[in-house]
Amino acid sequence: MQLSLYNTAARAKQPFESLNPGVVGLYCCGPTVYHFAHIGNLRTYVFEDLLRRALEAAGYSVKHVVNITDVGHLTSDADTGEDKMEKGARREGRSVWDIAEYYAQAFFKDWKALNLLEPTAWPKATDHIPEQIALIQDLEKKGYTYFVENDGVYFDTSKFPRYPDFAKLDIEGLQAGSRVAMADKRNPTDFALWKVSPSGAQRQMEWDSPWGRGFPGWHVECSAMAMKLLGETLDIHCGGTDHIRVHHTNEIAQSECSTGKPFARYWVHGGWLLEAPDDSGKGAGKMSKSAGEFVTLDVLIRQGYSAMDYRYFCLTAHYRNYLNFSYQGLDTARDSLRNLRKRTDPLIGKAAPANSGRAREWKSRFLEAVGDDLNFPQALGILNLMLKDPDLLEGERAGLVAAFDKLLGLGLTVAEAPVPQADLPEDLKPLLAERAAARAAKDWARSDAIRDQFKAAGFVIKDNKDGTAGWSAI
RNA sequence: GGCGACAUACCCAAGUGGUAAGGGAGAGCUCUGCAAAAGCUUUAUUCAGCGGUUCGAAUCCGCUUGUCGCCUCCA
Repeated sequence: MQLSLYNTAARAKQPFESLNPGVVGLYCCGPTVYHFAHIGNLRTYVFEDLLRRALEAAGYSVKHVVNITDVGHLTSDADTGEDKMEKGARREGRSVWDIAEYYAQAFFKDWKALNLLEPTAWPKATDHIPEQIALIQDLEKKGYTYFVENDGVYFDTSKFPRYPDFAKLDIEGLQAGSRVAMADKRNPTDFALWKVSPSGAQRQMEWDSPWGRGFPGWHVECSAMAMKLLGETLDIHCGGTDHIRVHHTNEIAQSECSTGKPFARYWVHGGWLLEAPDDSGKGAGKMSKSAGEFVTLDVLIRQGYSAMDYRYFCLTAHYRNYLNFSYQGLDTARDSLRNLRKRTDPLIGKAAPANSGRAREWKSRFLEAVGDDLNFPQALGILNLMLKDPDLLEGERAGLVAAFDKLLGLGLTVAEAPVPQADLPEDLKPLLAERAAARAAKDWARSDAIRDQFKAAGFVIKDNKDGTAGWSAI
């Protein structure tokens, strides 16, 4: 299968080839565990899971790394703003370590519920302080840093002429906008590599370093951990589009100035989940964790949706496009998945080799869509058409569903736990037999009256072919 | 102020130069005592608007309008 990916670095779709044959190093920026992940965060992890599955389908062995950022970062590059971990700890009256552990566990639970494949490694920032210090020292030795007294070590972006290229930054424009906090930085785009704890202020997380007790800057962890686990040049680095401008630009600067080698060969970024506009068409906007109000997977589950409903919802839009979240949209996804399962559930366990020319044709159409920069919306369309193709044998159809689901990850080859049938109130139970008798006697008035009675109690009667009646809650 | 993205049917959404996938919802038909379920059929001469390039444009170019994002932590 041929795989092309949109590479942000080139602003173009490019055929994917790994640096080393058969193996792919994939680094995905993970969560900062100071709060629950919201469904917008999760959309990106779903996209990365689809990428990983596509790579595996293309025959690669994938080394997949997702970091856990458990160090608090300030909310700006200057000394202003609050540390998010410490803020979370204060909010909940617990230690930052407890906070990190609690939200990391919550994150893993969402990960599993969404059927995301387990990464090869989940490195934590706090477990890699020495690696981060070593990287900063290397940059210092090579002359890319400067120290600001009582503040910290900064990366001097003016020493890296290619700095603006990746994000196509307009440095002049940044200065003109004058919305960049300068503090004691030499250039507006300079960023902290190590922050020295302010004298007198006791932080819950701090470490000794050659520059004094403090904590690492908020971009250096990804470079340090990615290069440690995947080598100096990654095949693919992923994240949300918001990371392009600052985080990934800074990662490139510090990594490439240290190694002299390209940091990542393909940069693949997922689009935003937006909150749908209201009825007037206004009010759409990014779902933002730091803004406070957000929807989590748990919130959806409590409202009766499944994690797979949300996964399907993500599958219906291309990963690079904005996706508007609305409950109406989620309802559509749920209904679609339900209808899909009605057709695939009877095929479970019946998979046979899909070797006919017809079957191979469907498979290649499906893989072609996936290989074309992960066009899963189109792949879903192909699945639907395949299920309606009268020229396929049942076993072949089942085999194709199984093959497609390896990419989709919707769990179509596993029977869902049956929905528990709503318990009928005791007083209604005898009426079922009475209605069966009425129907046998063609007493339709009585039969319908009983149905109305059920309806009033909140149940819908469904007549089966064999004369018995089933029911479900309204 | 600077940079950028998007605009396709009632809704969601593919398609990026060769004559509009797919899904949801709705409608009709079949089946059924009636329902439900299921099956079948059906729903854009048209892609925000206006110009241009071309034999040919939803796709390329220009302008206009609208929505959104980034420029500050953020998936």
